[in-house]
Amino acid sequence: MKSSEKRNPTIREVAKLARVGVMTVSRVINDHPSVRTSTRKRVESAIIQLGYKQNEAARLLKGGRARIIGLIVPDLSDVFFASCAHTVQQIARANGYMTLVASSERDAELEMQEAELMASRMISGLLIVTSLEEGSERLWNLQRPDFPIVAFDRPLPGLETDAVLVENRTGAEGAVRHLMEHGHKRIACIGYDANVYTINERIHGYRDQMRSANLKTDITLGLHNMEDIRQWVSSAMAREKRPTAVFALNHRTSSFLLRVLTEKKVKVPEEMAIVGFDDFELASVVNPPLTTVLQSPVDLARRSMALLMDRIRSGKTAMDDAPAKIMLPTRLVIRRSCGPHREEDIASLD
Amino acid sequence: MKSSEKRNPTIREVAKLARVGVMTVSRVINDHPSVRTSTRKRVESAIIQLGYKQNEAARLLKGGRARIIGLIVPDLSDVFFASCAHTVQQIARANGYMTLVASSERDAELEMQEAELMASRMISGLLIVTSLEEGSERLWNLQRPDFPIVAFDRPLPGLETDAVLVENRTGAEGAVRHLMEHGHKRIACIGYDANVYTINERIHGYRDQMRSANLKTDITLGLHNMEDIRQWVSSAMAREKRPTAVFALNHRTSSFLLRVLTEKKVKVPEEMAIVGFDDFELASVVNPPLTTVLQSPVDLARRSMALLMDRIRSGKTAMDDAPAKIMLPTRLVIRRSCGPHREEDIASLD
DNA sequence: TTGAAAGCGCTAACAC
DNA sequence: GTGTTAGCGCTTTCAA
Repeated sequence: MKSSEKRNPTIREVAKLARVGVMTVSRVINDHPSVRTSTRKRVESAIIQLGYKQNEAARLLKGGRARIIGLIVPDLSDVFFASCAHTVQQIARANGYMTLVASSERDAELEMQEAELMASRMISGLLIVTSLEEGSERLWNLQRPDFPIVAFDRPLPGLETDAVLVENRTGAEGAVRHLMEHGHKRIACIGYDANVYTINERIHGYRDQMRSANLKTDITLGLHNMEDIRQWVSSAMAREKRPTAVFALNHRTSSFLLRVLTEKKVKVPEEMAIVGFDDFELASVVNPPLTTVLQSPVDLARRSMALLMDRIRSGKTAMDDAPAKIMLPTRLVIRRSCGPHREEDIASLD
Repeated sequence: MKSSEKRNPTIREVAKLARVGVMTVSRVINDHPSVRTSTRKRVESAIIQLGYKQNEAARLLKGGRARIIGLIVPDLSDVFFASCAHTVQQIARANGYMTLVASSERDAELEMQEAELMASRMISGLLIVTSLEEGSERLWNLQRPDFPIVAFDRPLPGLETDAVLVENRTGAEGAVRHLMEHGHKRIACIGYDANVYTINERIHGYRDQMRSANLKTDITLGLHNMEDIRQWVSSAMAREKRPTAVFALNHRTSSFLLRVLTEKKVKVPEEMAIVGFDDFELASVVNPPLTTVLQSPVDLARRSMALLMDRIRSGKTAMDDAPAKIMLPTRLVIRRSCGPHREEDIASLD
């Protein structure tokens, strides 16, 4: 018995079994209203009996869209984006869609290529965390009335799409304010890549907060690895008016900083307080547990997918309709890296 | 100018422009040998001139396979699998394939559904980290002569597929041996889920190594969160002959354990040594840096993809050919959580 | 409410 | 070497 050789039943076989025309079957499949209930019943049972399944390729060929959504992120191995991808796929599945993913490797050209490839596959919609720093005509050409694009985490430059973003600026302000409330006046801000939307927003937040408190800003970027951070710490600690607190722009920087300070036996938070942007699983495990600005990749993905599925279902993209802009809040997770605090502020360590 | 309305050029238009038949164009596209070079040139320039692109849907309809590979993992938000996914997608792209991903959420039924869905989309091949604990007929039916499946990290129960696995057992043995070399005799082994192939292998390795040294095994599973680990530590430390070292079965367990020991002011490695299975980014950042058994998700993905692409290209699956079994080694990354060591053993901390 | 026929863009099979 | 024809399974007319 070579059941694996059996081809899938076609709409024609269903039609024959139900003794109707193929069109009637097609109508039943796409639940078109004008089919008599009795006919519909007959067709439906024939479908079940034969185990008939729609052939996507044929539908595609006739100009339909594949029940697939695309997801492009800068780096799929990054925990944050991986978490987004996971949620996106879960929701896509729940809606009967599959998920095509791609890493852009933070490269604008690669990102465009992947997006075009996906579009040419007639996917139903695209979710994208862009690495584009400026708009391009190629990007413009992608946006078609029947191809919804939702930007998340970062807006698509020069394109009127739906977007789900995080309150990076407000989050950074809150972090810096927290440090100020602990009496800190010389608060440094460190990180690496500067040309990323989210990081820039955080820097803005830091700057605004410092200025509004009449404090001098102290920003160092380009700290790519632990060695860079070691050097920064050495020189910072040697300064006459050394910083007493650090706002770290991302989770790599904050964890590396903590490690370097431990290495150099600088006590945290007594001699140097830290707030990091981005919470991470081990933030509560390191010593001392890090106070961080939490942004939820799950929420980000959820909201973006909700938007995208809406667009797909309604058939209206941001081109006809007003584009939606959703801003997601951050939350300051207070642990122990910022010094003395009221007990009720302590986050659960589990 | 509404260039976005323009439909893609078809093979017929190319044929007309090149003044040849459609078949010749088709032959050029699929680089069939029997086309005169001069004709080929003409067709090629027509293709470029028109910006012609193959229509996958039409090829699919004719029974071809989509240039897509599928990837199913238990949990896409897990750093290890995310890293695998990233590498898989990179290699797929380099070979002109796109990547369809799905999380099985460690659920056998969901995994089967996703696999069947992917298969029904006529993807070229499937890469899978299975959560299946036993074979099933549905699984059998998936394996067709033209649908290669490669299992990685864990073998597919009851199915003769290619597989790329990690030397979990040997890795665990090495970890335990390392502890023994530091003079430890009472070595505990802790972790959570027990019904996972990889974890079982590690437990086997631990057991074998302990037995061959005539030491008593001391295994505790089901430690799901930090609280469970706290309790385990309390009771373990209270024992008359308390363990002096722990082999942690995965990275969550090892990092949580370290945190609990720090909390309880148990000195690592002086009072308790630790080796964890699975290296992780922050292993060198925690205090003390953890000695771990490193397994490379990148290698795992690379080897699996190499195998899969081979199968796709050759058109021979593990059904006609002998299935390949590749075992990847682990590496013990010696840091500071196992006590005194020779200087040359210290891994770079960066 | 239903059905017949005409393709969607491509390739396999067979002519020339 | 090259061209012609006949579908792949479906949906979109259009007619009944």
